[in-house]
Amino acid sequence: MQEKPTAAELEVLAIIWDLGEASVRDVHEKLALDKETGYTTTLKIMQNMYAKGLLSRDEQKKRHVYRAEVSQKDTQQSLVKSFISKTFGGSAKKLVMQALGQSDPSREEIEEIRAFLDKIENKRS
Amino acid sequence: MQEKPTAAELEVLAIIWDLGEASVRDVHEKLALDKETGYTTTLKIMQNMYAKGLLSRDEQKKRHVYRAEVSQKDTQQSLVKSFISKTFGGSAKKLVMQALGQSDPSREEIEEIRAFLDKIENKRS
DNA sequence: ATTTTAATACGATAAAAATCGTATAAAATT
DNA sequence: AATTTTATACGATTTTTATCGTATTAAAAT
Repeated sequence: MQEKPTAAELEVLAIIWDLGEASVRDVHEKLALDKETGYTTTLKIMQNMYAKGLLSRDEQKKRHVYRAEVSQKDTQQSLVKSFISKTFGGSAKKLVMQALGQSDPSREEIEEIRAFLDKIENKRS
Repeated sequence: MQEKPTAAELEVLAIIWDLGEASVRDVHEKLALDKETGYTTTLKIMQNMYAKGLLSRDEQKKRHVYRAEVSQKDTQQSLVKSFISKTFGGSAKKLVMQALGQSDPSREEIEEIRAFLDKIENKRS
């Protein structure tokens, strides 16, 4: 099974999922918008991720190009699962209600969620 | 603002929220049901939590009695907020749908969530 | 009173995660 | 061709978190 990304690794993944592929420089520039951090720190994190198999890379050029080896969907799924278990004693419903209660969703979003609930319910019967 | 609990600290909090108050021994025995760990490790974690203000304690007796200084609600709220931001780019809706999609909620749970959505929507108008 | 048991205190160590300095190499510029 | 710029490699260090051994102290049992 795939290694669980750390917080710093998840930031990198988010950027690469967005860009599709990226050099260390690309990722570092995005990161640096949000926080003070050194280039070699980003490099090291991405090298670690490569070693773990979270990223692959093309070494043809000097400037290596990285891609995600784990999908956003799968990663979110595994993170949500562990989060529900650690923070809500395993109850997805509690997480959902807490998230809805604190996030002030728009009418449109509420509609989408209702539709999604319908879909789940129908799929079962 | 309150310090964010680590993973190990959250396990301790979960037990204390459940029991209301607890000695190190109490907590350790519960923890030991789930994993191999030494008593002094649990002790140290709880001492750290006391130092951080996550727990208070009554030192009257030799066996100190600890209580949570942070509520489950507030803690969950802050953890959910940061989780949404780190894992779902800030979209609560995405988290909610991912959680619902992967957790196979019962008909009753779906009903509860629908009711909750109604409540949110009405409160606004 | 003495011994045994059950606590906490303290501090060292280990493990995991994050940061970054320096060396080196390739590529681009002059 | 020499210089400057832009990369990665490597390894050291720092920081955070987790683990636990030993000393000490208080309470309970004998």
